[in-house]
Order: sequence, then C-alpha cells, then structure tokens
Amino acid sequence: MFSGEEELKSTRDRILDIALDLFTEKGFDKTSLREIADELGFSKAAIYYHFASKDEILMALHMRLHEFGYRAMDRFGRTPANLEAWADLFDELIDEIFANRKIILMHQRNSAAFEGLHHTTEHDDDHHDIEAVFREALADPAVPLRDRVRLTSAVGAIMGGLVLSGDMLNDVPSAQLADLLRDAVHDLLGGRTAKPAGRAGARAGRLTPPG
Amino acid sequence: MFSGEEELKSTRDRILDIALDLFTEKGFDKTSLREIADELGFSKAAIYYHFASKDEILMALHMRLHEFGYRAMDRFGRTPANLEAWADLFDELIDEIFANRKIILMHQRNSAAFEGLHHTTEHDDDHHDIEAVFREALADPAVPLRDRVRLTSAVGAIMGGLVLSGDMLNDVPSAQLADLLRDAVHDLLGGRTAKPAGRAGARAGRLTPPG
DNA sequence: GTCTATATAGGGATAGAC
DNA sequence: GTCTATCCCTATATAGAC
Repeated sequence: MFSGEEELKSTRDRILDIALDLFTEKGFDKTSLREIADELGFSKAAIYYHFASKDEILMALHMRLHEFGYRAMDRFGRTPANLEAWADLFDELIDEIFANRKIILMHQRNSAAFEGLHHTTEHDDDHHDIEAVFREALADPAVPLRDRVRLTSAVGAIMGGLVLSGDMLNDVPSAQLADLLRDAVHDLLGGRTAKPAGRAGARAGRLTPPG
Repeated sequence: MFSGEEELKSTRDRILDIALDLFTEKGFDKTSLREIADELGFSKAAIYYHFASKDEILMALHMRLHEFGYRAMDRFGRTPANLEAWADLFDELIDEIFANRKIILMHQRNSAAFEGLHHTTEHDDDHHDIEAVFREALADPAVPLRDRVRLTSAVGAIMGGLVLSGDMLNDVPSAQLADLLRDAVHDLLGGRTAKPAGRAGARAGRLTPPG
C-alpha cells in the first residue's frame, strides 16, 4: 500500500519516505534536515514549506502507524483477556503487522524520540497511545500473571522476527515468515502444558506440510 | 552486583550510573553532559577529567554489558545449532540476562547510537560485536528456516518480558518472571509439533507446580 | 515550491585557575 | 578533581528573493 509507484507522490510524502529510511538507519536525532533535503535534491529550507518543524515530520510518521495501531488496539481492547482469544487475534493481525514492518521498526528504534513528542506537540491526547491499552492489560491483576507474561512474549517474538527479518532474513518471503511466526505465537499462547495434538491442524493448514 | 552500596563508588562509576539511567530514559542524543553533571552536583567540564568524550561514556557502558555478552555469545557459538541445545542454553542464561536487565534495556533503546560507535572509537574490533555470532546463526542456510525463526522469537520473547518488566511488572519478583519466561522459551524451542508431555518435568521443577 | 542567507541556540570540547 | 570561561561547530528555524 505504501511502496509501489514512486513517481506520482506528493513532495510531502517523498519527504516522509526518505525520513522513514534515514530515521531507521541513523536514528532521528542523528538525521539532519539537510540530509533529507540532499536525498531529494533540494535545499534544507524547502522542507519548511511542507513541515513546520522536524518534530512534525516525526509526528506525521507516527500518524502513519497510528491508524493501524488504533484499529489493532481497539480490537485488542474488545478481545476477552485470555490466551485463546489473543492467539486468534494475533493470527489475524500478523499480516497487517508485516505490512507496516518498516514503520514499526522505525518506531522501536526511536522510542525515546517519540516519547519526547507527547510532551511537546499536540497529539489528540484524549485517545490513548498505541501501547496504552496493551499496557493496561499487562497491569491488570485480574489476568493471571502467566498469561500476561505469555502476552509480552508473543509480542516480543513477533517483534524479534520483524526486526531480524530486515537484517538476515530479507530474502525469505514475508508470507512464509509470517506463517512461521504465527506458528510460534500459537505455541506461546496455546494454553497450559498438556495440550497434546490435533491443534496444528485446527488452524487451516497454513504451515508447510512436515518434510 | 551493580546496585547496593551507593556511597563508596568512584566518581567514574557514579557518572556511569547516572548516564545509564538518563540514556535509558531520554536517549543518548537527548541527554547532555550538563544534565549528567547536574545530577551529580558538579559542573559539566568535570566530566572530562574522567572521560575524554561523550562517546567514551557510551563505550564504557557498552563494556559493562560486553563481558557478559561475550561469554554468552561464546557459549552460543559452541552450542550445536538445534532447538534442544538452544533451549538448554537459554535456560541457564536467563538469570544472567535479568541481572543485566538495565543495561540491556539501555542498549536496545539506543541501538542507533551504539552502531555509530563502531565507526569512530576503537573497539578491539578483532572480536565480533555482541550480536554478530547470533546474526551469523540466523544467516546460516544449513540451519532450517523454522529453527532460525524460533531462535529470533525466543530472543524476542525474552526481550519482551525484560522491557515490560521495567514498566508494568515491576512488582513481580525477577525470579518468578524468569521462571515464567523460561517456560515460554521452552514452549517456543521445544521441538516439532508432536511432543506430547513429560518434558516440563525434565527441566528440574523450576515451574511453580500447576494449580 | 524551492532557493540563499542569516539568526539563534545548544551542546561538545578545551584552557587554565583553584 | 572540580571549577569558570570560552571556543566552535552543528542544526533548527526564519526572512525574503525568485
């Protein structure tokens, strides 16, 4: 949805695309507006026609993820707090997570910079941050501790696959990687120790057949 | 091993402790030497008696983790590349990972800054970076793709538990959290789909007994 | 919409007193 | 070992021409 036809994009979007790459590679603070401008072939000051400040570029990128994040967290918030339900949700979400891989990566590599935004720029502010609902679930004493740990582990496992997919597993097709991660998440959220078999088959043969 | 008697520490170590906190909270770039100095009650320039540059502070913190990381990666490099062996290794490593929790957090929140160090400061350089051996295993085509994904997932799961332990699960004792993570990692690395039972018992009753 | 030129601030780093 | 004072550079941001 984002990549594709490079030509007919607005200058604003081209700035954001370059910024996304540079912020991911070098970090927000170490990326100067001059570098972004150079990459696009015009001068630093030209950026200020499109964005009032460097922070606003970061905020615009935040918004790219925010729409997805808000939908996802809304669904999470309406999902019963148990492993089975979470497993199903992740099953559906992983493809979308992969589609937003680049911008998620940028977020996690610049978490400090994003935290700084809350205090300065306006941010709607009456809705919670992307992770707020998630953190609430983790703090909820009504949910068994084991389940909460499993939840963080599942998110971490997905993030691990995502981060490293950009490095070492780049040649692996996303769909295949997504399937393998779904399988891993399932093992993580699959329930208590005893859960013999017949379950892998329940999830519509996404796995490559053994062998 | 790190926290404890706050009084009889060298100024150098006190600088590092404060820097560790500030770098984690606000990020390396957004933390000025003045802030570090203020926190300690003396002036900015005094820091230069102990460190030649800001980068050297970061490097010193890197070294705090490096010793552990090097040992861990050495063991990892000498471990056969299969899920069973990795599971056993993580089993042993998790306690140490928890002991280094703060500094691991700082590393992952400032990964960009640390990458910048390699190109400037000397860094022994003949030994690999902490993650290098790990990345090699991920790139090794001799290892089944599924196993490699499991490996990243396991690391991600631990990191997830670690990161969020600092936020929402702070009241939970580390030992308990470590046990729950060990259990999760085991489910992740436990082998192929069919692996009925009798395995949880094989790992020396670390788990709280069911019920 | 993009340019050049410039204002301004902040932070890393050095010199030298105490 | 810590201080004050200062230098210098970089980067954000603005003003105004084209």
